[in-house]
Amino acid sequence: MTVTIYDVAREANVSMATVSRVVNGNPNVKPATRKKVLNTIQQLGYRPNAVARGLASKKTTTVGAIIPDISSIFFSELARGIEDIATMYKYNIILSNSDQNKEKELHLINTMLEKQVDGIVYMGGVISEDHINQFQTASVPVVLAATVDQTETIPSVNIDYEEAAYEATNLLIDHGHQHPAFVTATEETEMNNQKYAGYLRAIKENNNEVKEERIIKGDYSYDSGIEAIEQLIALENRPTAVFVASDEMALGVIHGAQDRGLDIPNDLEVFGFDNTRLATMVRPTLSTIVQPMYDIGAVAMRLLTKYMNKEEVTDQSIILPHRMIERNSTKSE
Amino acid sequence: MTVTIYDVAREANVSMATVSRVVNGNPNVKPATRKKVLNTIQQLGYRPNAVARGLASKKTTTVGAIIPDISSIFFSELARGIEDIATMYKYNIILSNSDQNKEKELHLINTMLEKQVDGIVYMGGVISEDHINQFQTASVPVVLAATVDQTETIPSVNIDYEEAAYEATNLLIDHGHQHPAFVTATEETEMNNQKYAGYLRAIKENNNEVKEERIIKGDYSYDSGIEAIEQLIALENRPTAVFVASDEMALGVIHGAQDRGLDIPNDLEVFGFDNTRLATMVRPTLSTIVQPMYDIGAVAMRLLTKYMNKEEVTDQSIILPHRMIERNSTKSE
DNA sequence: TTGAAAGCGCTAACAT
DNA sequence: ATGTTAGCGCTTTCAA
Repeated sequence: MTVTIYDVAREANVSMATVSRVVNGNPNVKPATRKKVLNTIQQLGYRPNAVARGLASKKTTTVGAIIPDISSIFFSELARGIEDIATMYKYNIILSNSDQNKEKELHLINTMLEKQVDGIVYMGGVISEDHINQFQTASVPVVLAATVDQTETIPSVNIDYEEAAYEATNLLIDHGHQHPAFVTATEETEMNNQKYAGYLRAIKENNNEVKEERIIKGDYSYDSGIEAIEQLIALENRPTAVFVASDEMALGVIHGAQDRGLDIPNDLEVFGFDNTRLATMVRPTLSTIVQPMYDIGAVAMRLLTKYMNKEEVTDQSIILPHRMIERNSTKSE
Repeated sequence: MTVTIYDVAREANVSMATVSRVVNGNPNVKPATRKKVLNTIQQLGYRPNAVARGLASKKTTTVGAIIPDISSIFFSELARGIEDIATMYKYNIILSNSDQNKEKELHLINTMLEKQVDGIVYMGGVISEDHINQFQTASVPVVLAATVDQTETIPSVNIDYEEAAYEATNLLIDHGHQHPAFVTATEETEMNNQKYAGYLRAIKENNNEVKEERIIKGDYSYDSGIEAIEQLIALENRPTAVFVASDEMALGVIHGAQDRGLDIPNDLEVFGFDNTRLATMVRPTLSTIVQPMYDIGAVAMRLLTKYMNKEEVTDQSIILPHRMIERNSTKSE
């Protein structure tokens, strides 16, 4: 039924080894025989079986990617970066959603190891001891993308979230807002902690006592941005600037404020985080922190290839540069 | 180094066959031995090798998903539907981006077949003869998702794009606009053709001569929406309503119009297509055609499982229902 | 209920 | 430059 390397060998009057050599581009084949083999491969419509190859060679040229939610505009951009570099290095991606659910995450890691992936790019929230243990049992390299592991055990690619949040908050303070509000998320990930820490640092450096009521926790969704700004507006002393931990929530904040009759940025300045495509798809356009999602994915995958090839790696915790981009949701000087 | 089924068998004093049976949940194992085996699996930290299993059983429990661009808000939603159902049926997904590039598409199909996927969910634009041939050489089932094959050779899941476009155009006509404009895309996919046909049908039924200058072709991007509306506004006789073939372009149209001082919907009514999350993330919120992306992905994957299990399939071309949702970018009665 | 053994299709020494 | 052969780790008859 299906054509195997054996069939090709027989038809071409060579050994399996020779066929294998031409299929794998091994130079130790006489051009004439190579041609002959190539021909009969063509004729028989032979298609190498990657599973058999994987078993024999102990390499599958596929890597696992565990992602919270591929339908998120943030993660899908990351995934694209991963995939492009994977393709460049001839790897395929097994992609699975974890919904940041610990059980699922652990289970997925296991499944991917069963499938003998050559490496894993992991995106998630909390990196627990269990995760690290699971990673250790893997005989393959793992790289975290946009995911911070406070123990620094696992190689990772991130930006400096603390510093970025600090800068954004400071910009708002510089615009004359004594104590900008902060809309963040409930999940206690290290990334969120860092953003929070950066915000706090800026507030405190400004000699402010931290007003807890100006810190609202959402869930990174647009709707939770709307809810957050409504709570903020309801405050006795409503803030005149908000730093929001994601662009999607920031759009919610902007629209929620506009729906209540506020003018952005005159009544309320809004600063986002991520610079997803959403940031320019809103009026006024959103000032935000540029987090290079695509690059994080790409660099993470590139790093993984180095580990998979057992290349020397100088820096296992890569921090990519971020920057602020001021658009129209904040005032210009 | 790595623990194999053989090691487990030896330690547990049973045969490999028995270990295989308990791993695969075969009931023909005495509870006592099952327990014994399970214990030593635990002890040794045995992890079944899915590649070996795949070679022996000729099933990999992984399916291929070929997608134009995972970072698109439209396709990533589809992908999530596919993945969720795949997980439900214990399949993993190999996900690859094609960028609608024919070479890449054909190459990806081949790669996935080499990897011995049990089936393929395909999303793309033009389904050429080459595609169909390629699919035929596959010994595994293929299902198209949000992708129409005019020859109806390959099973598929879609909505009725022609009818949907017709309805949307008609709504605009009913609102008193003699000849709404149409912003579509240049690529000549069957899906686009259907949308175009629906638009034309509505225009013609309204006894209009088709004004070509009111049909603008973009590339489904936000920016091309902006460009499109600028062209339309520049027209001598500018249209007062636009039907746009995707939500993302529709946002561009809305913002482009607003930037030119037009009021939506009073000066210009805008109707979108897809009902991506973007539709509610804009002011005014976007009236649009509800295309159930997630469901299309989910149903496509479900259909694929039926083929993979060799179940009876009654309907190989599934048309899911669509509907219109009127929000604030069009006038209410 | 359990075991023995023959593959699955390929790679990778090793030999020639 | 080419061939031989022993696995890779598992499933699956077939026997017992």
